[in-house]
Parts: sequence; C-alpha cells; structure tokens
Amino acid sequence: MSTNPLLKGSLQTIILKLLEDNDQMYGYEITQKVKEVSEGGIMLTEGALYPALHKLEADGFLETFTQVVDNRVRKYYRLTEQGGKEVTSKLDEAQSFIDQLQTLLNLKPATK
Amino acid sequence: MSTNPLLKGSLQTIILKLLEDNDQMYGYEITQKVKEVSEGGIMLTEGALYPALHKLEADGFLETFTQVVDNRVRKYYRLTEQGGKEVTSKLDEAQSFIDQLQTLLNLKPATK
DNA sequence: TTTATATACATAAGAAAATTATGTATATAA
DNA sequence: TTATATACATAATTTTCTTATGTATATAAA
Repeated sequence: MSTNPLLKGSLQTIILKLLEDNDQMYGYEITQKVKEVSEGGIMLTEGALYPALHKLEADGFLETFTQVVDNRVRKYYRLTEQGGKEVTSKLDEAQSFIDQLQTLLNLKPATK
Repeated sequence: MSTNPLLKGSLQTIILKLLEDNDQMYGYEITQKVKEVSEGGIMLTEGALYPALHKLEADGFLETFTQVVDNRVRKYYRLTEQGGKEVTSKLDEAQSFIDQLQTLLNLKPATK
C-alpha cells in the first residue's frame, strides 16, 4: 500500500476508534474503511496493520474471534473493557496534539 | 526532554515552518520556541532535533552560519530557496493529514 | 567555592514503528 | 490461465524517535 510520514504514531488510535464505532472488524476491512473515509489519503500497509493489531491484543485492548466466510478465514477484533477506556485516552492525546501542531504550524482556523 | 508518539513525522515540518516565520534560528532557540508555543505540550529532544537539522541541511533545505555570543557558539539555520518551497509542500501535507485524521477520529469541529 | 541550572552543541546505543518484500491461500473477473 | 481482490502473516530493512553521554561556558544559589 502506501505512505505518509505523519501517520506515524496515530495508527493505534485509528484502529481503536474504528472499533469503538463499529463493534467488530477484521483487518482487511479496517484497511478498506480507512481508505474509504480518507478518500485514498491514508492507506494502511499490511506490514504496519497486522503487527499493530497483534500488539493491541497483547496489551489487552482487543480480543479476537475467527469466522469463515466463502472459505476464507476472517479474524475479527473487538474492544475489551480496558480497550474502551484506552480509546478515550488516545483520542484526548490526539486532540491535544493536533491543537498544538496546528498552533505551531499556523494552521489554526481563525479564532476570532 | 520528553515524548509524544504522535510527534513522529512532523518534526521536519515544524522546523521548516519556524524558519519561515523567523528567518534565522539556532537549535536551542527552536526547542524553547516549540516549548513556549505549545505551552510545554511538545518538547523536542536534542537527540531528535540536531540530527533533523543536519538532515535538512544535507537535503539542501537549510543553510548555516555560526556566531559567538557570550563565548558560546551558536549555529544559526535559515531556509534556502529550495527550503522555502519545501515549507509550502510540507504544510499542505500536514493540513491534509490533519483533516483526514480528524475525520477518521471524529474530531472534526461541527461543519454545520 | 563548589554545586546546580541554563545555555549550546553533538553523537552513539537502543527502541519503536513504520516500509518493503515475501509467503500462503481462496474467489472471481478478464 | 492470468490478473486482481480478498485475507492473513512475518522477516528484513529503514526511518525516526528516546535515552544516555559527552564537551563547554555562564550564572545563580548554597
């Protein structure tokens, strides 16, 4: 898939937020959803996505179950209770980082 | 200094933008400016800053000159012509990334 | 006076988090 | 039968940080 140096660091937050909104998703579905919502601007590579999912699971934020559809295995992820709290925390972080970055880069929408 | 996983990828953009606004700055001054403007939220580590400055110079976006003040050497950086163009390009990238991230994370200010 | 803090640079070792390249496997359209 | 899409995974490598050091001067505090 493709690249964006600014993506670094926000992948976990994106995954957690999508799972908050969608209850359960599988990896490939996440790549397609991100591509769709960002209109092609953010493309997740598999080499980034799958290790990130495994890490979030290892950290206790996600749990999994598999399902076979059309002879292909899908591995679904959903938030654990701990993961639910983590979403809030990561979103707060992301919001304040975006604010600070916009201030530094003078990209703030005019605050009259 | 300190840490922010979301900072990854935006350091070069921050440096270039500060030099567009301030004409010439030295490394330590950049760390203090970022700390001040972000109200302590973004703290640049020296281990990240200096290599980033050296890379921007090697890439032809920055040029340097030194000056001695109070018996201490300051190494000033300023944008080259190529660097001036790079600022615009990096800011566009940053803007569209922030937009997409806000959309994905549902952090968009209400667009009535 | 000597100790801590601030100013000012730099680099090396290590870790984190990507990209790129592979690999396996099935379904479907050309 | 070939390419593309779906669906997972991991290894090698690269990028970009953090953390730890190192050098050196100025100044305020103890």
